[in-house]
Amino acid sequence: MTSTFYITTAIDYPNGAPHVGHAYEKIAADAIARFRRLEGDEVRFLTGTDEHGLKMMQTAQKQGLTPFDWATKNADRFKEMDALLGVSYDRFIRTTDADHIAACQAIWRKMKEAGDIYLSAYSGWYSVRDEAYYAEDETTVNPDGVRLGPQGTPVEWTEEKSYFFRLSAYQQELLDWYEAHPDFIQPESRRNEVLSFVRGGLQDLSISRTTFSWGVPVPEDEEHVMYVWVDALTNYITGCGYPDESSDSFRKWWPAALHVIGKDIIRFHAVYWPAFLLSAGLELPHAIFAHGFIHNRGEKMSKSVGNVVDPFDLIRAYGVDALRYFLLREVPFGQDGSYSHEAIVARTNADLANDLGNLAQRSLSMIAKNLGGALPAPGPLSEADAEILASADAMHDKVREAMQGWQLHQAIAVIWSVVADANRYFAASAPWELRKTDPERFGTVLWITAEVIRQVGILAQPIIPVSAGKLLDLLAVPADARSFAALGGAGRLTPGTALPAPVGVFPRYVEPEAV
RNA sequence: GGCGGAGUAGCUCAGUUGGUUAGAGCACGGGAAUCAUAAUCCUGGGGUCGGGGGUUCAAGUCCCUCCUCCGCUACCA
Repeated sequence: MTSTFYITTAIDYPNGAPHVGHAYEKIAADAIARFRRLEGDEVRFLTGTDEHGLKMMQTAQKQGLTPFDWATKNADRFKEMDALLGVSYDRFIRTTDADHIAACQAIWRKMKEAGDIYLSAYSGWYSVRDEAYYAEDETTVNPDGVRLGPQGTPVEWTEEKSYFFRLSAYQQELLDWYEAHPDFIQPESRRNEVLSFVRGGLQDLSISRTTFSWGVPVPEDEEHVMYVWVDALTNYITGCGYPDESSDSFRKWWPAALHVIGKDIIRFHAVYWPAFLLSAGLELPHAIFAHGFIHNRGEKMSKSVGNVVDPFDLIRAYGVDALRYFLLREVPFGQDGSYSHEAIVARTNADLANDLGNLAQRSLSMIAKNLGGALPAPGPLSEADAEILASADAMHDKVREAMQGWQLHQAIAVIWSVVADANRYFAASAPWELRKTDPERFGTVLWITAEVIRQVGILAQPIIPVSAGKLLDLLAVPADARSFAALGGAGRLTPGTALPAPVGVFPRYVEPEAV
């Protein structure tokens, strides 16, 4: 029985080139998507860009481009990054897509029909840079007489008509929902934050603007465009067929299984979005997971500090899989993590090149050199053989358990602890001596080792898809025997199978010659 | 100010409902091996578990208090 699994990333604001934070979120979501596919689920994976708003318009102007052309230019960069990272999305949605415009207007109408949208006026100190209003006492006047917002950006007094969403009406309903669905917001610490925020009372939300036109027109009132919330969040349902709620696609995929987002936008996803959906009479997603940020040597990355890391550079320097492995293994999913050159080199050399890569190389080259490249047949299993095989067979359940709570780093730790066991097993078995003294034991140890590597390779596919694939190639595992269904006893390596000549799959990172 | 989280080996962290000499990985020292991507294996050193007080036969694990850091949130004279 297969089930469906609809996963989304946040959509990125393409007002510039992607940075490593964007890459991190895609990699994590991709690993989860791949994991579920290999588990046998039918998966839909959505990512994309959020292209409207004043800032896009202004930057485009400076570039002498239309907002759409500017957005396209950057969206292409994001797609390029996704391609290099191996992000296996099913659709790259852009909020300028025609079906998305229609979806936004449809959900708007639903919320309006529900009596949750009303016209009022908004006034206050507005910061163009922050795209936010501030209360007077949040602002300060600097020595030059310029009034600044709390972020230090200039603000100006602005009054505009705005449509409001009756968020205040949903406080209790949301609290009830959180209560009934303890896993709705994760990790736990974010859930607590959201709970305390909602308990503190909700104010109605301004959801339209008249000060700029680069956005989705409000139905029946084209003076307004929708403000970011309705526009951006709605992408998750556009991406599976909304507004046609009776379509096969929508019925199949909605509600989403998981929204993967950054911790900075938890409120929009855990408060506003469910309220919109309740208002529109739609089901709520099953879970929202807020990941942390990647810091540069412990320092927050920011343009002004100039320590923003370019994902394209990282891919060039270390390779996609090393980058993916490092971020997913080293950063506990849900917490902030730190990136540094030393850390990625140390981690990937130790785990990938030394532990797994070298194990594969030493065992497979023994098969190549001594057994003519044909997989040996195992004889009677010793206690040590049975033990390491049992550890390998037990990985799937443990990995699945870790993934239940989206604990990617734990899942990886499970796999690599078996790799460490396999190295101990291999050294203790000393096949380089058995070769001369006991050919049957020699073959058994090599078969066992190869079988462990097979299962490691299969389970590592979501994390390091390219190199895990190469590893399985070296074991001549056919394409249709690489899903998790082939783990354990179901897919044992067949003795006698001819293996290709072994090649290194995980190169060590060696520092370029210092000049 | 309120709420929440964190402070354990040089670094990153695990430590179940309190119970034998506090663990792992990486790093470092010593040894073994030489099949392998100078990779692997064994072994050692190293921690007053943020400070102080308390409960208990027994506390990293519970209570109080203080210090530091982080997140969310609210703001006064």
